[in-house]
Amino acid sequence: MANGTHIRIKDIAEKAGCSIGTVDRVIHNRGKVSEPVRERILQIIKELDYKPNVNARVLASKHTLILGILLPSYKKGEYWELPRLGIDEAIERYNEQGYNIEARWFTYNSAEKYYREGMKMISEEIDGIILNPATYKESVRLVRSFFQNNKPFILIDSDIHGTPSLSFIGKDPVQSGLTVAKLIHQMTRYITGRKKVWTINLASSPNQSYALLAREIGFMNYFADKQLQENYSFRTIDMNDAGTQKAVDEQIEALLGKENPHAIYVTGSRVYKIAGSLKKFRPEPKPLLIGHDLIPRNINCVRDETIDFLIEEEARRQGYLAVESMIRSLTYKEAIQKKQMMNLMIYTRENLPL
Amino acid sequence: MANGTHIRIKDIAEKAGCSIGTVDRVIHNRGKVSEPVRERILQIIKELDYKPNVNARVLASKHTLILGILLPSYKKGEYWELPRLGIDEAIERYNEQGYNIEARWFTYNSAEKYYREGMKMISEEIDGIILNPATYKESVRLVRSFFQNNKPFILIDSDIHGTPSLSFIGKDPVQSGLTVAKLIHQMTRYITGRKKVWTINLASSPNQSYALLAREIGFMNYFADKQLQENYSFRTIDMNDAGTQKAVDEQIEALLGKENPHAIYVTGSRVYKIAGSLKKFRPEPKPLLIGHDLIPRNINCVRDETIDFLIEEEARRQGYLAVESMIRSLTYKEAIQKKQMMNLMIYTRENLPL
DNA sequence: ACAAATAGTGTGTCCGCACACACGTTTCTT
DNA sequence: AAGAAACGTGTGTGCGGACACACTATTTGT
Repeated sequence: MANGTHIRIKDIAEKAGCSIGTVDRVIHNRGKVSEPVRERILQIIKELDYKPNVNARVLASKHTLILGILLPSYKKGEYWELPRLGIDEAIERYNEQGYNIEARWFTYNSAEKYYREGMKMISEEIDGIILNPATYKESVRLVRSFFQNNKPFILIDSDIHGTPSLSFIGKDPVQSGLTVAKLIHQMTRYITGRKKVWTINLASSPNQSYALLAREIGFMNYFADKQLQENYSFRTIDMNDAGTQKAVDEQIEALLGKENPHAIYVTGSRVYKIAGSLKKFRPEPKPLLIGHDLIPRNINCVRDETIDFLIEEEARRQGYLAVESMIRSLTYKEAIQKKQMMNLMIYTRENLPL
Repeated sequence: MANGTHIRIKDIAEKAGCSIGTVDRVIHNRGKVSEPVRERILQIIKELDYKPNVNARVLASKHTLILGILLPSYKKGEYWELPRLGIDEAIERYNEQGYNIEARWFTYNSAEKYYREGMKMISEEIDGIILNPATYKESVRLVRSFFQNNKPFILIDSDIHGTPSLSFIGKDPVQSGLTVAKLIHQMTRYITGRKKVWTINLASSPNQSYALLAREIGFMNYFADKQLQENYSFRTIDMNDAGTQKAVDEQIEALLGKENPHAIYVTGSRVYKIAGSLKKFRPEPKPLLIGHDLIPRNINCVRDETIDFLIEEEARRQGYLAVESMIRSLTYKEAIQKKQMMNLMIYTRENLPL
């Protein structure tokens, strides 16, 4: 299509008065091009808004892209399975189309392992890294190493502000909290007298705590902004290490002895445990129960209406987009949006997917 | 990758003891192949599960895919702009990647024009059709013609059940109604006495009426299912032809004279008009206002909280997926999912995108 | 019976790009 | 000063498939 809309390497070469080989070298940073020529070619590329033909590129290249993925370990049905599904889907789809993508997985369940596994990736021949930044201190050290070793990386789910990543893909947790607050506010609007609201923090993986806190902040912030504190009585419950259902039950039972809340907000994905307790003790009237993430156990509770609303941040899509962005960046040298914010979805029984 | 996993035309030719030209003819049904050879090649293709390399195929083919798009006409900021944006985005993105996709637009504002424009598409050299089925009768006649003239088509936004389309992309309107009902139910839960709820039908394009009705049915169905009718007093208001804001204002004012509702559900995308009236008359307490679709004027009303919730059915994504599905079907002969149901999104001020 | 049409098959070029390699020119070495 | 290395540039091949064309063997028409 020399006459058409598409510009080819050949067109650039002609315009620059050099051969396609030289243009190729510039595009791939293979060096061995004199500075003035290089500049001119880059200029022309920009001017003509050259976009390489992906099909030709993939067809000609026999290189296998290796992605390093650093995420928390998980059991089936837990939150981190969702991003993983998205990642797998993206890789499969691109490979189907003739690409050669390969994933190397690194998982952790502690801050130390997080750092250790992260450092491993540097020595391996990995083209790009997708990670969830667990703890702040370790993340800073890791990111520094990635940067110095010229490994591009993408953060998903939580951000580390100001980091030299290709992109951050996720959502502002404060906004999540605000949204939940709005729902609770609206639904308790016609209650006369003081409305009793519980906030329960039920942490699971080591890095969640930050997100949970940020959500709580957003949640509080809503009521503060609207000067509604007087109409509400808030109680925050930290159950960070209450692993078993029984332990949760006991705490909930004790609390229900004191008061029956109108609404309960669980800041993490383990709402189903609270739902389990409520099913046992059946307080009347049933408190409104809101939590996060579309994991199977939560979905079941939404189905039977023990959980009223779930907020979700497109966890699966986060994984998909991370892979896609990395591929586009690596093979296309395309600039990636620095922040890709997910939609905040509100789910209830009537609009569950499937 | 003769030794790799991927099978090429060449591999098939070798196994069949013929040339790649012959294999090519079989694959493309270009004829001029003896029956026994043809059979053998088909057999081998199946046996080896041959999947053409998409990149090579797109690269070599200079064919331009022409898509016919049949949608209601619209003004800027109206609902149908959203699917259009998705369609444009998909085409642009695929063209960027080396495809040659071209869209031919056909629009209508009446049932007659809908049919007329639809029939036009048959005589033009269009490879595939994307349409929103406006009215039932005309749709049936159109679909019949598409079928007989071997034009594949995809339905978006509303379905015509049992139609021989490649795919339907959209959402069940009944479910939308259910979801709205759930929201209203929850938010009026603590009101003592009978809760007054209005349902307003404000139709815009000729074909919307079906969807609006289905939403209303879903809405009613929720309350019927839960046997809540006694707690509510419902009022349905049809404003199908009230075009101007002033006409709407007058009707709303008259109604507000009779009663102040607790909640108002507008079944279409023109909630902003009702919001406009409410802003003028400021009934106290402010009724809960819920409607559909993330169009700019509605978004503004959500921002200033005159609209409390918007339900949206990923209108933009519908357009995107329609194009993508059509391309995949036409160029890869890939089977497309018969029904692609969108997520039902609930938006409120705190979780608006952007 | 012989030219013309046709069915059946193989070959070659091109799509846009990646990458190995060849080649000519400087600039270092020692 | 002559060879080696480094630099800068151009050429050629191949990725897998689409499609035009060439060619042969057979059938058809008159």
